[in-house]
Amino acid sequence: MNQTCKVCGEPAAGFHFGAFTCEGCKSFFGRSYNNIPSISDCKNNGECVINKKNRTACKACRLKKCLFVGMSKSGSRYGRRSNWFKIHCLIQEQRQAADAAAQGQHNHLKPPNHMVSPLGPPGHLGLLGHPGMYPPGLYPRTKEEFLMLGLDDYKVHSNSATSPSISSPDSHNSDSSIDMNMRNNPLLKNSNLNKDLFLPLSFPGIGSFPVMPPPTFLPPTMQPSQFFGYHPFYHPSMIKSSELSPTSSSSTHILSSPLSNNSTNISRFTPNHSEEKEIDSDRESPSFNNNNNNITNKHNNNHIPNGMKSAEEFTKRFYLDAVLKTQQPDNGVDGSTRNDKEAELTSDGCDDDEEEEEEEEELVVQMTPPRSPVDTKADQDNPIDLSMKIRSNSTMSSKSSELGSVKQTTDESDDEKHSDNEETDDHTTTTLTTMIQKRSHVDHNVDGNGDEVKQFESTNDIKRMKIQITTTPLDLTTRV
Amino acid sequence: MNQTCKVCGEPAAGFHFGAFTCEGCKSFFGRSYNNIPSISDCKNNGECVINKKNRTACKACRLKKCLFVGMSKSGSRYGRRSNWFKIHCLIQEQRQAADAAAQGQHNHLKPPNHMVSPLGPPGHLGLLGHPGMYPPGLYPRTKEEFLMLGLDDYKVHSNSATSPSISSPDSHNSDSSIDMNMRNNPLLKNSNLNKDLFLPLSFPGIGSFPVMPPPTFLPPTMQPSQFFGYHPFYHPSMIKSSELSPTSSSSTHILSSPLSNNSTNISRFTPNHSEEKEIDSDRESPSFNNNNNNITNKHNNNHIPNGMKSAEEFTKRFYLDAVLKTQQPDNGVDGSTRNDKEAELTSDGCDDDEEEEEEEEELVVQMTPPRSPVDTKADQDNPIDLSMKIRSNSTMSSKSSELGSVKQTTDESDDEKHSDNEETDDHTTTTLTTMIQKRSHVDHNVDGNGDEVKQFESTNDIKRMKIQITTTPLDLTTRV
DNA sequence: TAATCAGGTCACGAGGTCAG
DNA sequence: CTGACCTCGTGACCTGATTA
Ligand SMILES: [Zn+2]
Ligand SMILES: [Zn+2]
Ligand SMILES: [Zn+2]
Ligand SMILES: [Zn+2]
Repeated sequence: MNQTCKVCGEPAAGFHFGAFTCEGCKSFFGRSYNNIPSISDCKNNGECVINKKNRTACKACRLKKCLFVGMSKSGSRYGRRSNWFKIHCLIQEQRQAADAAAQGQHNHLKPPNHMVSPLGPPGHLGLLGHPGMYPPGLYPRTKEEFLMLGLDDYKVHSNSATSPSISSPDSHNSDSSIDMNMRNNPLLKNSNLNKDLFLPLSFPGIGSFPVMPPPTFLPPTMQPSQFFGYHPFYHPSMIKSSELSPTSSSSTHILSSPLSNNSTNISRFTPNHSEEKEIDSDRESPSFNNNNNNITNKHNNNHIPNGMKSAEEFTKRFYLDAVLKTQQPDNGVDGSTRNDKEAELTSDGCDDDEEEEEEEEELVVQMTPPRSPVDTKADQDNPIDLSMKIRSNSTMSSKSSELGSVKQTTDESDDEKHSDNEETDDHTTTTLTTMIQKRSHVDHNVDGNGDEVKQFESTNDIKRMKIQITTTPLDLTTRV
Repeated sequence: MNQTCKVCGEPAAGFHFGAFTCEGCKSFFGRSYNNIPSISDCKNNGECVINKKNRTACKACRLKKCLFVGMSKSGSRYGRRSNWFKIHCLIQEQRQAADAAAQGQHNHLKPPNHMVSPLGPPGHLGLLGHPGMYPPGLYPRTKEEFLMLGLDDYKVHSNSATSPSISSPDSHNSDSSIDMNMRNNPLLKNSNLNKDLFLPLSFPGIGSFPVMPPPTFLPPTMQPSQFFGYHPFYHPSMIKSSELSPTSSSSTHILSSPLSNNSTNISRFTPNHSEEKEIDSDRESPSFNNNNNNITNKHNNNHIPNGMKSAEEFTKRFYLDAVLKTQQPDNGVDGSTRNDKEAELTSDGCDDDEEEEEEEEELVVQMTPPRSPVDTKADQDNPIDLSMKIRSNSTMSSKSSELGSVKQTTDESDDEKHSDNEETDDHTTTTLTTMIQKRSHVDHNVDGNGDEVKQFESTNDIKRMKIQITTTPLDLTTRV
């Protein structure tokens, strides 16, 4: 999926610090977050619109927007993303598309519903924009924007559950105007979160329910706390957030519980680790909290319990399939195919190949079924899941400690601090431990050979290319 | 790569404010742009020729030329240039060289297209190209565009689109054609490589995926438009430009050469999402040299164990190598020069390289792939892409997807801001002001277009394309 | 093993400086 | 004013850790 940088609109390089961003905004946030004081005030009354071209013009506004879209040092997570996350993204896209389509026609129809959630997914969607407004071509930004973060979806769902849509609706994007003004707090304004997220299109199967788990189904993992990270408002820095709050209030009810909690409660959180904790505590009320650290997992489960079961059944794959179907006309039933695919997927691993596919082969995707809430483990399906990140440390003493220390070490004192404090926290959650270990090394096997072939990896991935150097290495440096 | 100042012809110090310029012209523009009114009118009716010697004689004409070659406060870009950009530059050089050689003979072939840049090294030209040529919004600016260019080469093969030539940097030249003609394109010529490159099929592993799929290879579904992403020319926005340009018809061939593209399109590009490719200038500062290497990294391997076989191989690096080879003596043509450069380059860096060369070590280079916009339609095709990022490096495919759309969006605001101030200033020179204004408009326009894009979105990589075709298996990989 | 991302590295260019 | 030089933020790419 393509995502656009929620801050500047450039194509996103990935999900960084809680939001889809480009490399530049990622680096900027990383550099700036720890040294906010160094940023000079906006000369334009804080109203600068941030886009690709002018993103370097006003640091204050760029940072503001980063926060606005939910970036947080504490919100990050490592590792590969779950398919759930991806699915959400897809769904969003669809919705957006649908909305867009619809809107063109019906603009008026739903206008209200969609709101951007200020909070919630704030980042995402809200920010992005909204699709609907514009005629197709016109639109300010693209789809991506709409895509939301995966998180959003989740969030949304949960929130609205039924509700409305997510997203986007309108917001225009940034560029243009608006958006960003934080002052105005678009967020607030837009506030509608609604999204229907889940059912953007109606899925055949899904429709009713479960497929996309209603908020309730959402992975347990989602914790309110998690959100915090994501959303700027919560962020301390965002002082203003308070301002926002009013809206937030409204939002809250919207949101289903977790979110609401977050939103409401959290006006801001401090960066410190405390965030996490605090949050946790807050948000969750005691009940959840078990986990500490991982914010994510943990309790989430708690929340979600029921659904999950069923939910599990409905695996991600399932959802995907449904989604796909919707997309594709051709395909008929899903089910059958799916199975096959799945088998493959799992197996495949490697190969991907796509070729084979000839017909409908399907690739299977493997997904871990959503876990029941209970589980703890958490998995991170959640988009939001911050998993490990040790930061929380919580758990694991051992590893965590290391990791945490290491990683974090640098930066920000803030975080670090948190950790320290947090450490104490650890107690609580045991779960983490498991995670850690894995790190085994991996690797190295082969290299030499090279051959492995994975052939292609899918290429997709390939970020890196190997090249043989036959001879002259090339110098790519410009200058020289 | 050496570049000459597009304004005065002196060796360029780098890419400043959207064009390769010397330190003097950089500083001049920086000082003058904000204070245009202060510049006195030309005493020579605005016809002064700007060169190294007389550049300080007429500020009005110097500034005019700066604007003409695409300089803009908003056109500047920060940070390191992508490898794609660099590659693109190399390719262009080759072509140029080739062209130069060839032209004498072949002029007739594509006469119109090629223009030589008066200034110097045409190469860049593209950049230079003078704006005049283009209708306002046309310029390609963004990185992506450049990337495309790079890609173009690849594409070129297959397609033919050509673009108009850009132009020469200098004003006067404008017409000439130069370019790069891709026709000549050494690369192509060399064909072997070319083919391979282009023809994905040919590659062993990759086969199916073309690195860059030649147009021909593209899935039926692919629409021309889709390609846009890859090549600037292809890009919708570009298209327009083509229209604009007389040459456009011929465009096809133009495309082939990256250069041409550049020249034409790019007057300057903004940093937008992709990168741009610039050419390097030569300045040498002591510092530079060293690094290059990075590129080479070792590790990267991890990911890519196998070998090149895979798509990976075909990475930017791959292309570069290919290019180099062509250049190299062995290959024939241009080579000689190249080698030198390369040697130098490499040497700096690391060292290691040199020796190794012999065999093949593999270097891995990471590059963010330019994206191409895919068509939406693609959707159909596409399976769903779940990948998060865009980057796909690997194959070209990735590129395809978004670029288009995204790319263009950009800007405005920057300009806007700048423009705002500036515009007001205008009084003095009307002409200048006009120029400035025009640009701004252009930008805007472009953006608008760009945004739409969605169509393209699809992103798919080649892989995906396949997949889609087959049916829909889903690809859960990130995209690269 | 593959995919992702926090962080780090350092190529680059905008700006500032100041002798000429 | 000019432009060689310096400083410093930016962002493309790399590295290693983490998760699926
Ligand atoms: Zn950004
Ligand atoms: Zn500002
Ligand atoms: Zn000059
Ligand atoms: Zn004059």
